[in-house]
Amino acid sequence: MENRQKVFIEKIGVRTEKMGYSPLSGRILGALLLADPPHMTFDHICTYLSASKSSISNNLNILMRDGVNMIEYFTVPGDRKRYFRISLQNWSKHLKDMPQEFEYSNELLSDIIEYRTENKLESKFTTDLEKILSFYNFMLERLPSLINEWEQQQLKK
Amino acid sequence: MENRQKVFIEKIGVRTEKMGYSPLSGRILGALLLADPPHMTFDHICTYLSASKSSISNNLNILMRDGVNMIEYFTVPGDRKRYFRISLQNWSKHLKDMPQEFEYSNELLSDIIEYRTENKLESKFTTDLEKILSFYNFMLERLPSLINEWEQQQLKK
DNA sequence: ACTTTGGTTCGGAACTAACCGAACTAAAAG
DNA sequence: CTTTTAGTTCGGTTAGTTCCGAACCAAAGT
Repeated sequence: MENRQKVFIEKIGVRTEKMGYSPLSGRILGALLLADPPHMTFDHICTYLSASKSSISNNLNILMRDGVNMIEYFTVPGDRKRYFRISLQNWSKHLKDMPQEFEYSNELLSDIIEYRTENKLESKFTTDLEKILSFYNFMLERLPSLINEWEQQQLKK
Repeated sequence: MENRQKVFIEKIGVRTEKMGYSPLSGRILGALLLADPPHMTFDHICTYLSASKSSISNNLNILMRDGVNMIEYFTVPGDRKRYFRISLQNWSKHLKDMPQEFEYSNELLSDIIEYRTENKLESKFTTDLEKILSFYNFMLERLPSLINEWEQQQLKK
């Protein structure tokens, strides 16, 4: 493997690891992002990343799991191989689902505040938490329309 | 420790772990979020979470590290103990620094696109990536003013 | 029917991270 | 100067993860 690619892929990998994936998963994503054409066979990935079939198999499946869907595969008639590629559709969807992320933090923080209020705990601190919550809520309220705005802008092009 | 709190704290912990902290760090944050008054001594945390002094020490220090600053401590004259609490100030700041997060993904994606263009790799895929990048850029552009808007709204209250 | 191909599953080795107890340090109290 | 208190550092254990090779399976080719 060429060196510039290698460095790149590791860089992508590091970023991906922070999203909670294994190093190899990250490298797979990296490889697919740099690939030309932008898809690779199972075998190709193995040799390209010099990783074992088992590891590749496991990590591909993780990346294709429900709720992850970072990659997908397609087949061509008269060819048994699978061709794996980044699922850009799901990537965009993931971005658009970003508010969902806020929703979780939001819920938890609400619960904490509720707990503190119910149990009459120190209220200055609770008030401060409420301020943070209000920020989450603000974002949660605004993000969808912001995303929508972007979509409209795209359509016009 | 009371049971409702325990469940709660674990729940907070799980969420925090996803941000890349250890379980114990998460539990410390949880404990401090529920505490009344909203601060605890070193010893208090140890017994409350039934964890060792060493672990607590390490994790407190991690949570106080530069670039993290999730918690802070204060002291009272004539008392050698430290009182630890959530640093709400830094928490808010962290939120406002959210665009920074986008910046990193953005940069990496730009690099990938640049690589693909330079090396004349399949351009349909590259174009699709550019679309995603444009979303990142859009967010990066809009988030600051959105955050600013919220701040103005807060001041008026 | 036998082989080849594409991929999965299983069991274990190597590594990593979290946590603990014990020994230690620094500073205040007596 | 001795003791106590508050917290840190060190070394080892345990738990969990990642990855590999080998065995395996299912479908297609011969």
